[in-house]
Amino acid sequence: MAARRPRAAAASRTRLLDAARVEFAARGFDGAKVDRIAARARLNKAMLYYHFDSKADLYREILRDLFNRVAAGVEPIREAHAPADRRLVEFIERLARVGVTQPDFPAIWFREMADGGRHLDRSVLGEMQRVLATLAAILDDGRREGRFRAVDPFVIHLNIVAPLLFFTATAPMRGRFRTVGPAAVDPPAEDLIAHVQQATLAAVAAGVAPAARGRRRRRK
Amino acid sequence: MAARRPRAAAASRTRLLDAARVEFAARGFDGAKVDRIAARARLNKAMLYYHFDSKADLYREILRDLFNRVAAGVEPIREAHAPADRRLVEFIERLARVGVTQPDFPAIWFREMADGGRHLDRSVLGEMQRVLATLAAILDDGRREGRFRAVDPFVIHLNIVAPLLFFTATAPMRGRFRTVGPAAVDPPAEDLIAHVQQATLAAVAAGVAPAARGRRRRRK
DNA sequence: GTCTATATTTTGATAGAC
DNA sequence: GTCTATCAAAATATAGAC
Repeated sequence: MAARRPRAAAASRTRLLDAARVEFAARGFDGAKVDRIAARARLNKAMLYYHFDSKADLYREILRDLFNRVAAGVEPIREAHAPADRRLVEFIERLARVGVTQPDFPAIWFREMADGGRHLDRSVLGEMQRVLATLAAILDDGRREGRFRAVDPFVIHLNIVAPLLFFTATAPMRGRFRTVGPAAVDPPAEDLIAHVQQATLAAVAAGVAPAARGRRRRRK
Repeated sequence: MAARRPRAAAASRTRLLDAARVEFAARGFDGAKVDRIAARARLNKAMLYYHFDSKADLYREILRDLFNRVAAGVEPIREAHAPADRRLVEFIERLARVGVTQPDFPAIWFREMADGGRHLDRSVLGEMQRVLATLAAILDDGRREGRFRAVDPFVIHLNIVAPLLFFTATAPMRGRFRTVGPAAVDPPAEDLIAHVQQATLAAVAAGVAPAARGRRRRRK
């Protein structure tokens, strides 16, 4: 009763999904080859096409799963019993852990952005929306609690997610980078995460008027 | 005397480079097709191979040029006659303008990161180093002026560059994203840039002890 | 310098046996 | 469910005429 599919088949399907995730992350949609995916799953092309309609279909399935895990990872904080600032710190903590739990996520997401979101269907967009909605809810709670000031959730979101993903995504090349000059470019992940947490708290904290420095307000 | 190559040839080469930059940005190295590049340059494959050794060679040439422009754009601020905080704001301003001046830069850079820097040769790594060195110099001056505290230049760099590039890179898909939920996700670029400037100034400002909130220090 | 025509390889996808 | 053999369509790269 448990699964509709026989055990062996399910294992093959899972192996194909795992192999494809690695391959798509490392090479991108066009760079990924179905032969390599099948080989990595210890199977062959024909099996891939037995389980999936096409290369694109397989890729979309992976996208959905990846973003679903991210959304499911942060959403519980929305309802947690804790002051908004602590939940905000936890939100960042969990997002940072995504790069560790789902090591292929950054590369796949980077490529998808560069593609202009070509493969994002409604379902994937919905998962992304869950993440942003979680942050927006925390920020809103904080404002009602008098801890936060009114801010644009998307701007805050960018300033959290972007540095974290960049840090993870540049990891493979930071070693080579260091050889060019004297500057060290490999801070421990904890330092970066702590910085993002502090900077975010400072940016949303109530009472601190957003400094009028830097860019002058746009005229219109 | 001016150029070694006849004018027409130079124009073709430039057209090929322009076309290739657009194609590589939109589709990635594997997704880009030499036929399409040639067609976009109003030429044909044979001309492409007349001017460049291979697809990879053409791509590397574009990478070099792109990063060179970025480095050249920010480096002058290093020696500018102005207090460090003003130069820091200007540094961010110019980096932000890169996405406008070089509209293909974000996508190409995103893909290159996802590739683990596969195509980055010494020359490109050197250009990247110039950008980080410029920021490091400004931060160092600020510390000597008593305006800034000691910070990790790379951490600061990540928190500047990542949000700016993410903002530019997600632009093509933000329209579709909005349709999913009620939250608006399209702040004007000026708002994001101002936020990054303010957040960065706050993060490096002297006298403000880095809040001990958020993550506890790592043990080792 | 520029083109057409073509060689060669690779790739996504399928047919059909077991 | 799994495999081998194969097709048909691209794709990179080159030959050779003008």
